[in-house]
Amino acid sequence: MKLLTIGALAASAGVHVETVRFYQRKGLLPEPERLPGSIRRYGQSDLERLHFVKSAKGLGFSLEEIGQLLKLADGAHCREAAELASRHLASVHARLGELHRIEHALQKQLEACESQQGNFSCPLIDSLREQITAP
Amino acid sequence: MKLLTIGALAASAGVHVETVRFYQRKGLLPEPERLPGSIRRYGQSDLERLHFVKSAKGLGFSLEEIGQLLKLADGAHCREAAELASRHLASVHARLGELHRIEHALQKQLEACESQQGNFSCPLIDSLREQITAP
DNA sequence: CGTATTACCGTAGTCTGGTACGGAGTCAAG
DNA sequence: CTTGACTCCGTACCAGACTACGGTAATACG
Repeated sequence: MKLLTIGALAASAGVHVETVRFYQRKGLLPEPERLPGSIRRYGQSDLERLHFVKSAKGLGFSLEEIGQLLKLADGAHCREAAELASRHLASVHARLGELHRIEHALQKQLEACESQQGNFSCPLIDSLREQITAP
Repeated sequence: MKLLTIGALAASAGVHVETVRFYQRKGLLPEPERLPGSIRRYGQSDLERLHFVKSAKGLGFSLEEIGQLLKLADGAHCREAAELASRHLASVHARLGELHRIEHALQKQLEACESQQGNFSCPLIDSLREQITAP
């Protein structure tokens, strides 16, 4: 029951046609059969797979990770999939920590700027002149 | 009082020589004068500027933003600098919100995977099949 | 059937923040 | 004065996730 053209598939998933072809080249989507001319016809399973990719992207997985998740998506590899997600969660935690550090530093400097009298110096700029902040 | 070669400058700031040249091309560092052959000589102000760039990078500013900060770094543009930092803080908040959303979603699915009996399905994979999560 | 819309394909370009390369020139020490 | 380290320069390349281009072929509409 192949019925969708690439344009219709892309539109129903909310992505661009080029993105579908890109995902195919990356191996995230299968190259669909073509009949009888040379244009691709997509079915429900392709649409679901594309939705899967979109959902996983929404959780911040890389395309590479999504490819692995798709391989584990047969229901029999829950442990492996969870381990992959767990590693991803760890990297999310790392980024959260880093962003929190940045948030606090920025807030502190911005407060200093607000409670500043006169224009003789800028606490924010001054703090950047010192090499306190870690990369 | 120009005394540092590009290698010495890079080493004292903890970056690569190529990075210094890259920053020069981007306009973050001035092209220093050269005498008498053709090799660059850097002074204290160049080193401080490079430290400034490193510190600002540590707060997550883009090189583009750092270029603007450097233009405002004369002490007389505290308000503008603070506004720039404030916009940056807003984008940090946005990323934090997004990462928290992702964190909670991942944690929820991982818990479901742990408290799962048998290998008939995977809650994590199943949730990706539904198109709930936003990009 | 004619035309307009799609689809086909490979390749190249975008953005960010660098890193690598290779051949030639320069500088400092022995 | 030679040798080796350093510097010069432009250009190319890396990752990641697309996006664009341009010419041709197939399809859909009226």
